[in-house]
Amino acid sequence: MLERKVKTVRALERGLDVLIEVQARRAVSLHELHQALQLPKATLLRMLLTLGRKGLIWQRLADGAYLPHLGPAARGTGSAVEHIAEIASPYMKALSTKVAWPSVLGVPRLDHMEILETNSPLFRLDSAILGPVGVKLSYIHTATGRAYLAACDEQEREAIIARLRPKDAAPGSEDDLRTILAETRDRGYALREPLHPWPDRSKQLVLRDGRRSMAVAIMANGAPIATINLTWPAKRGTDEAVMHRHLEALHQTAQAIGRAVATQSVGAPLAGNAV
Amino acid sequence: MLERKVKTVRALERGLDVLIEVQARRAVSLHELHQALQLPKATLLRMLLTLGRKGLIWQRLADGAYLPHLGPAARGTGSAVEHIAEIASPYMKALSTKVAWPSVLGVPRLDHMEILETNSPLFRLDSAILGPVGVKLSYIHTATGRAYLAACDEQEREAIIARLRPKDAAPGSEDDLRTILAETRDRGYALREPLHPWPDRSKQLVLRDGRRSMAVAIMANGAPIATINLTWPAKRGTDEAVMHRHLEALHQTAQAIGRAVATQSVGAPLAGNAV
DNA sequence: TGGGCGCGTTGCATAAGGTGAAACACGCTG
DNA sequence: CAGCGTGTTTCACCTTATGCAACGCGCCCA
Repeated sequence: MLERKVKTVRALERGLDVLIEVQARRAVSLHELHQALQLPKATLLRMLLTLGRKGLIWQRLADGAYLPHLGPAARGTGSAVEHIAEIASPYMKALSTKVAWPSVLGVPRLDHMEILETNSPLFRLDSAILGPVGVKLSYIHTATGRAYLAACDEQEREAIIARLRPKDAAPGSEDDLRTILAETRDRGYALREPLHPWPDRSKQLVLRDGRRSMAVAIMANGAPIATINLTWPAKRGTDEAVMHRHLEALHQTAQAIGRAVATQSVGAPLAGNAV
Repeated sequence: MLERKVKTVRALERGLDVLIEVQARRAVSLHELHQALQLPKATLLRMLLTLGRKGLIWQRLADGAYLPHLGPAARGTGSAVEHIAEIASPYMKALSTKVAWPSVLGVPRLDHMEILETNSPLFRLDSAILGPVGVKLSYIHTATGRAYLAACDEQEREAIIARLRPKDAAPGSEDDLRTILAETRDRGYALREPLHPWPDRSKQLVLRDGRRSMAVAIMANGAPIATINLTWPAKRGTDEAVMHRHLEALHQTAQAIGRAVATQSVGAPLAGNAV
């Protein structure tokens, strides 16, 4: 592979440097690439666009970071799990054009839900800022967490609840939680309300941020693998109107993502209008 | 990932097409790429050189085919096994400059050794043509096969012998085989000689092709993973001289490949003078 | 509140360098 | 030996990659 007498293609060479750099760091901003590779940002931008078009990298909505596309490679640890953000991203972008409020994509962890992606940067409103990627959400006090708990199978739910149960849990409080989840299941979507007494991560923050939120689970092959929510300021009393206006879009988005994950098909929505 | 207002980099775009094409087909010739992508061969050549320099593809000595570099990806089925050819290739190239005769890299299969790579195309001589990639070699009648049988552990050896044993095996013939292998082990390298009575794939061909051959096992982490041989015309009676002149180079090459495989370091020999 | 800074984005003039036709080299086949 | 198919090299043209410069925007700090 060391043929002489023939020049290399500089544009390709530098483009590959970018690809390799993106793959090396798992997520990287334009500026980081700029100072790592010493290339003008304008040039990088066009290279990144090209790499993206070829499906080798994708850009996270949440923070604009560039991430490598995980080929059929990552069979190791829950391939699909790591793909979810990539698959969901374009659907969430589409959703942002139909609904006036931002969404968050969350996946379950041991004792919390973790934010993998959000379209909130696409909204101009200051109030739209939701937590960045990596933020941990309470299973108990957020719509996102409740949507997952309500959708997962009994065994998993019991395990999670057991992890969160305070030593001094008030009698009957656990039954309250189960009731809330049962209602959520019946209703088909999750809310922050009603309140629940157990302490859990940043409970106070959630209760005071003056927002309302609804969430649904993303199902793939019969099991919930993630959740997607919608958050809006609690100012108006027209909550019911807001909710029912957007609930269907949210559901459809969740279903579309679930189908895409199950099919492992990435990028499909780029072509046609997904959702 | 669908930014507008910015053009894509054509050179990168087309280069990536080449990369993707090489990855899609597992091995591809220049001509195939030419008619698949409709690009001039001159252009392809420079792109392939660039991709190779970046470690994304490599060129097999045996047939000049371009193969994708298997990143940390292929953890699935014996990653190292599939890497061997790629890792060994540069060492075999180096060997071809030191020794006047071609070599073959073989790996064990159920009932035969398979050729993964050969440097024979680097030799001008017509007589140098060894089998192409994929050819199946007898465990019993080739130096390559005997080198592996002699080096592998007893359990594996028994299993292979059991597979090859003819129903009407002459009494004592199996003992003869074991004696041959024991001698091979003591000697440190394998030969085609002495003959052995069992029939096995293309036995007659091997016996009549007027060549001599010696082989050694490539060891990684204490176990043989492949073999490398040296083949030359049997014309001269100076066989002993030929052998002893090149035996050390063959051994060193085998050791270097074994070390490289164990370290999973690809491409190292490209820089310095390996072996 | 407003000014400044950091980061991403866009436009554009310039020449760097990607491109492919053509010619060459080589082996294989008929 | 001629002719074909394949890989390789060369080179002059002009597409196109490039990076400077300017802009927009959000964020931080005074």
